[in-house]
Amino acid sequence: MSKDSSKLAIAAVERETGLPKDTLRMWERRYGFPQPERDEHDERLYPADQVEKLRLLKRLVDQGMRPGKLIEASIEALSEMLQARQEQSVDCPAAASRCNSIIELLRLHRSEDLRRTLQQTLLKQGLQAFVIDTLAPLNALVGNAWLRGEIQVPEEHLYTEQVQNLLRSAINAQGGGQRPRVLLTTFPDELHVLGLLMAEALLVSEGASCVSLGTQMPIANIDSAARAGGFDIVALSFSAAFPGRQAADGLSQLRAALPDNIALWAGGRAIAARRDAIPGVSIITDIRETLPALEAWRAAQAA
Amino acid sequence: MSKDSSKLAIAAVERETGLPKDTLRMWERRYGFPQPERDEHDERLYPADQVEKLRLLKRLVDQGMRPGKLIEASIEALSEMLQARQEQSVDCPAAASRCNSIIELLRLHRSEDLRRTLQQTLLKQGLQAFVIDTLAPLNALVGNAWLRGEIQVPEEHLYTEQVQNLLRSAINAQGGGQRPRVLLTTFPDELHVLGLLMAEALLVSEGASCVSLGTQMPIANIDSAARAGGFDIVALSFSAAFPGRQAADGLSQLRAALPDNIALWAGGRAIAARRDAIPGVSIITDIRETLPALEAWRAAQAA
DNA sequence: AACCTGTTTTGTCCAGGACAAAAGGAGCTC
DNA sequence: GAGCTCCTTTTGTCCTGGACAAAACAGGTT
Repeated sequence: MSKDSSKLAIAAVERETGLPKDTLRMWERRYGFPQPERDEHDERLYPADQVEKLRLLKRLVDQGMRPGKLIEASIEALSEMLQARQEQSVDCPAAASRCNSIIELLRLHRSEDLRRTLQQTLLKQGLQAFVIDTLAPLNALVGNAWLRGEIQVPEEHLYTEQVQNLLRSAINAQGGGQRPRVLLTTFPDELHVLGLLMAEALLVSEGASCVSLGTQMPIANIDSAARAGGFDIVALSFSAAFPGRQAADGLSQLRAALPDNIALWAGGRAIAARRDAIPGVSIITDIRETLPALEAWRAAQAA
Repeated sequence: MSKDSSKLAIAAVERETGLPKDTLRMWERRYGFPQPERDEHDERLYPADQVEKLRLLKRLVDQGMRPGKLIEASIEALSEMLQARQEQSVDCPAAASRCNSIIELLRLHRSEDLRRTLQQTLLKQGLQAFVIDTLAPLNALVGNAWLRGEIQVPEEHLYTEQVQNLLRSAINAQGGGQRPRVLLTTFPDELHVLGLLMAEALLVSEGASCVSLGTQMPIANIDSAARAGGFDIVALSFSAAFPGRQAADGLSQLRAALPDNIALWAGGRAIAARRDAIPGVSIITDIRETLPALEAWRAAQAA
C-alpha cells in the first residue's frame, strides 16, 4: 500500500481546514507548527492529529484570536478555549429547551424525527415566530456546537438540509407578492445560505416580492441584476465567519455602483459586530429587525 | 483613486475563474498568457478582457481541451468553440419547446413567471415525469448555455434557486417512507446539488426513505454516517465538471470502507463517461435508470 | 473614552526550480 | 479496428526563501 489516507497532502489540508497553502507553509516556517512529515518526493504529509489542531486553530483565529499566541497550546487547551466561547445562550427558557431537544435529535442522526419536529414547530408557531424564536437561536446553538467540535460535518449538513427543505417549502407556497421587490444574495466568499432563506421567508410572509440568487454572487453581477430586475431593495447576508473588513469594502463598492433609488440592506453577525456605519447602507443587526425595516421602507415610500 | 476595480488581483481572478494562482502564474511563465499589468508593488493586475478569456479557457479545459492548443486563440474563436460544443440536443420536440420557453424566461429574468411555469409543469406532469422529462433536459440546456456564455452567473443561480425551491417542497411534502433507507450526498469537490435533489425526489416518490447530507461530504464521514444510520444504499452524484479519475478513486475507497450489505450507487455525467466499472458499485448512467435500480434492489431483497 | 502614531504580527504575493500525474501517440497483438 | 503496453509531451502542483502591505496592537495625547 503506497498511500496512507490518514496522512494528508497540503491541498487536502487546505480543503479540510480552510487554511490556504501559503499560510500553512508560513506557520511552519515561522512558528514551527505544523511540522508535517515528508513523502519520498519531499512533499508535506500532515498527520491526522496536526490537521485536527489546525482545524481548532482556524476556528479560534476566525473568532479574532492571534495565531502566534495559540500555536503552542495543546489540542485540549484549544478545545477548552472554544468551549469557553459559548457566550450568548438563549434567553428564553422555553425556546432553549425546544432547541436543545432538536439538537439532541440531530446528534443521534434521527433525521425523520428531526424533520417532523421542525415541521410541527413551524405549524404551531407560524412562519414568522418559527424563524425568529426557533431557527435563529437554533442556528446559534448549532454554530456553537460546531465550533466546539460537539457536532461533526454530517450533523451540520443534515441540519442545513432539513431547514432548507422546510424554509423553501414555505417560501415556495407563498408565491407572488407586491412591492417592495427584494433581491437577496451573498458576496463571493460567503457560502452560508440559511440566513438568506430566513430573511426571504420573513419578507415573503409580509407580501414582499423576493428573488434569491443564492450564495456567492460577484458584486458586478449583483449590481446589473438589481438594475435589470427593477428591484427596490438589495439584501445581503453575512455569516459570523465572514471577514468584517471585506464585507464593509464590498458594501461601499456596491453602494457606489447602485442607483440611489435602490436601497441596500446588510444583515448577519459579521456586520453586527462593526459599529462603523456605511453611508446609504441599512445594517440589520438582528433578524428581528427585518420586519420593522420593511415597515419603515413602506412608510417612507408612502410619503 | 488608488484602486481601479476593472483590474483584478490574482486572488480575485482565482475566485472569478476557478483557476488556481499557481496555474495562472505557470501559464504566464510558459505560454506568455495571461500577461497582467503590475501595480506599484509589482503585483499582478489582470485587465477585464484577459479575465474573460481565462474564463473561456477554463471552460474549454474542463471539457477536455488542452490549454497549450487554445492559449493563442482569440476570445471570439474560443466563444465559437464553445458554441460548437452544443451536442446532444433534446430528442423529443415537445420537451424541447417546453424547455426553450423556460430558458427564455430565465434569460429575461422573469423570475415570477419562471416559478409559475415550473410549478404548473410539475402539476401537469407529476413529479416523476417532471424530473425525468423536463428537469433533466433543462439542466443540460442550461449547462450548455452557460458553457457557451449565453447566460451569466445570475441567471444560472436563479435557475438553481427556483428548481431547488420546487424540488425541496415536493420532497418535504412526502415525508416518511419505508425501505430502502438511502443516504444521498456528493464528494468534497462537488458543489452541484440539483442532481442530488432530482434523485431524492424520484426515490421519495416511490416510497424510499431518503436522507440527504447535501454536497461536499468527506469520504470518512460518508462511511460513518452510513453505518450509524442503518442505511441500505449510499447514493453519490457527480456533475459533468467533476474529474472522472477522482470520482473512480473515491468510489473504490468508499466501497472498500463500507460493509458489504450497504449498496453503493453513483450517478451523473462524470461517471457515465467512464466505462470501466468498479466492482460493487452500481453506475447509473441516466436519471431514467434510477427507478428501475430501486425496483431491482427491492426484488433482490425479497429473494 | 476617542484619536492619532509607531511597532509588531500576520497573510499574501513573487520568482524560478523540480517533478508527478495525465494525456497523447506509437507500435504491437488478438 | 479494438485493446494493450510503453514512451514522450504536456500540464498542474509543490517546493524554497524573500519581500512587503494590511491588520492588529500598544502607547501617548487631547
